[in-house]
Amino acid sequence: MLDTKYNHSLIEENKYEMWKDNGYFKCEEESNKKPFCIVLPPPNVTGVLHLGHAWDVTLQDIIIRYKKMEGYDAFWLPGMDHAAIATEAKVVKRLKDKGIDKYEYGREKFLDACWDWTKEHGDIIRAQWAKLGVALDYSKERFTLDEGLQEAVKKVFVDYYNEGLIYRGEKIINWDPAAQTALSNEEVVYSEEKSAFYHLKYKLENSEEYLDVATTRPETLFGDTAVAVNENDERYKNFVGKNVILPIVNKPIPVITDEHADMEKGTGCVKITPAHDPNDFEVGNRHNLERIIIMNDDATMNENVPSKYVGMTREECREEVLKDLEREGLLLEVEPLVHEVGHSERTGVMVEPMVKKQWFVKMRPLADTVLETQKDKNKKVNFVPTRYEKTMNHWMEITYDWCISRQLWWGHRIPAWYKGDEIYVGMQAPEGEGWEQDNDVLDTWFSSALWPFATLGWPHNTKLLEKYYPNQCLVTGYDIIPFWVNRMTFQGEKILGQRPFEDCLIHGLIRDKLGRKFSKSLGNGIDPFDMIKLYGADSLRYYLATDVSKGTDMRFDEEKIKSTWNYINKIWNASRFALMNIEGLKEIKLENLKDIDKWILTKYNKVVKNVTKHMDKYDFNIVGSELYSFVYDDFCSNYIEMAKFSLDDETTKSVLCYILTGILKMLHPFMPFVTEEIYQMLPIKDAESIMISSYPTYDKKQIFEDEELIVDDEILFIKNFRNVKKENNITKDMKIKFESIPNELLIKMLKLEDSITTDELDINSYNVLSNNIIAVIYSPYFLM
RNA sequence: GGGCGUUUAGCUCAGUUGGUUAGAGCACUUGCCUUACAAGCAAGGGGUCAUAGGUUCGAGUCCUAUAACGCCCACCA
Repeated sequence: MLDTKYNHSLIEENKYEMWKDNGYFKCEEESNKKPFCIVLPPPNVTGVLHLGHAWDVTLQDIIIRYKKMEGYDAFWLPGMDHAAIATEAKVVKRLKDKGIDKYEYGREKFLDACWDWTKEHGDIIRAQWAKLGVALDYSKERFTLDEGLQEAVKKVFVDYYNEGLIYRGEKIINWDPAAQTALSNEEVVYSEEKSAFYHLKYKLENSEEYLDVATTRPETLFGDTAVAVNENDERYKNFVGKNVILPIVNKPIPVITDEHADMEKGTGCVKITPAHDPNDFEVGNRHNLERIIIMNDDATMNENVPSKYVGMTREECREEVLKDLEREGLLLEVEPLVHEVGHSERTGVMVEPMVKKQWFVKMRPLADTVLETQKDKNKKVNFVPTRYEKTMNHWMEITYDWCISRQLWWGHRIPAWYKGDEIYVGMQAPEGEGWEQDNDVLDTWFSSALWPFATLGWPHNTKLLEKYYPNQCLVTGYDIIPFWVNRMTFQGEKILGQRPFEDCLIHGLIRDKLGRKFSKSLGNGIDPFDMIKLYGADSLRYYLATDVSKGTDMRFDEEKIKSTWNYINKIWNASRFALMNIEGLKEIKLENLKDIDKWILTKYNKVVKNVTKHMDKYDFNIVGSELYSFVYDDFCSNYIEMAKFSLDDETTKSVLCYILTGILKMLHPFMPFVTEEIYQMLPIKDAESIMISSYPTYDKKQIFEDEELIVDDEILFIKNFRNVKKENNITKDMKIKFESIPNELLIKMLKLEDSITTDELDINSYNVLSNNIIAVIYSPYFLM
């Protein structure tokens, strides 16, 4: 006999190991079943899983379990990401806490420390996946820095280099002065900062005339090599071609005309600092201007500035420069301004645009292929919801060359060797003496961009690759589209000539109850595993999967997990009731069906049809509410209540067992543990585990429209009768006269046996009821 | 500056191709320990669907503006 209370901790013990040990998580590469492959977005080995991960993997697990029950060769490939910059930062800090400096420690030992870190966190993450119950095929687990990925990365690098799609160049890049590495544009986040527009006086050489040059970064004036105005700007016509005197350093620099100078903006004069501003860099290229780098890698001022400023930070230097300008009467005006300033996504410090020699991927041809492919509905990546397609397309339109080199140690080392001016790029080190390998590693996203196929064995022509590429689906948050989805798409289409995945299911972000992002500084974090302890993984999963419609953000609400627990407790008890009454049932015989049997079978089949339709569209919240009302209203409140009067009937038992089995199966992808527990107790089952049982199918022969209407009407009558009874304070001992006698089932349901009468009653003694009932309740049982 | 999203009950959210009386959970009111479940059951109250126009026999749903909030993108000196 089942306990009257659902005990999630007990139920969720040991099942995961059982599924895993029985091989249910494994793909069936040798079978003829249609493949359904998802590669897991590899979590960073930097830390542990949070609620966002729990949401992400729950959605995928639902799809995988559903597809498996539907008869597909469902394959979910797990793995983790080495997360170059993020992990390196963690390991540097860990060593620092032990008093060890990264550079003194040396590259080799540092990498060992990174591998130790990876192993530790990998184990934690795997244990967390198990708690969540996700059906990952561990026999195919990969790591973005394992040998196979290293080979794939090198191959792409070498091939692209030979094709001219990867090049090394001196360009302006986003420099993170804290991590001391280059960043891609995607790794720069902009935030508003209070600053000012400083108007500086650039005097014309040998003249009292001057240009009013407005800038937000006066400290970079040491790097100025020109001042630009628009060629159509009448105001400055006679300045063009002459020199102005750079303040403080008193050096003459030319006044040039360039399209970049906008007559409408500011004063129309722009100082040009080619080494420290992306626009100015372009202007400098057009006019062959000198690039003067004025900062060290940690963003302190270098020896290219007057000695009094050398060694100052950018901020200190700005203050000093402003003081000095003011003293010399060269500061014309300070206009307060709020503007967007770029910061490093990882370290949070202000990004410094700097000219550096870095490696780049030439994006235009790759992006154009994607834009072209997206026009063909049989070849495109189908975003779900479709609006996210725009996010990718827009990025493909505006993207520019991807800076892929990082001045870090943890990552894929760039397969380029140098000897003097010679460069060698290849899979292995070149023959001969004196070659030195590039010290840098690649952006972590360079390897994760190869995830959908490198994990399947590419560059080798493996059976896995053949069968599971393109993947059928990818699931991730919309915040990852620029970093990852886009790059997987252009890499997949370039390297394998096909989209990496057919569908791309996008979910939102999870926020706290007040709609704020979860963050350490706010202290509003929720550990999903605390929730699992309190309510079980099944409750958490169901909540995450069904709370909001696809593609939208979610506000975390523990109350909802609690009410999901109540729902599962309801399912538990309904099952308990059914199991008590179907004990020893040998065979499901759907014969001699009564009206209520036909009614529940009809409702059930309609639900199966709808649920399947919405599962296929990833509309899990709709599936959730379909099943919820079927379980609560149709099955528990109505069928079970009515079935209580015919429990010795073999048909009732069969129907109970049949419907319960179907409910468990449809709920299984959402709440795998409890459904498995109950499934194992069924007297009749079609598989050794619900996980490998077959999904319910719609059966037209079980649709009985007439009986459905009859019972619907009876249910409406019951509800209305109870309502009237309550509103009029009708008590048990009062007699009720009906125009016609309700059927036996209704008499039992409403406990009317003792109160019903057909005798002639004095109309005054029951006027409250009879008129009301007839007036209020519309039902054939009274009107006939 | 460009784009996207959201706005529905006290709160958090559903609402599929336009179609009877707009739904759920939580909260609230009332009555019940009815042997599956009191973490439950039964019944109930509560919404001019952000605003203003429009299309339509019919609009929460489609169109056009407006507002508030949020997000993404963009080289703005």
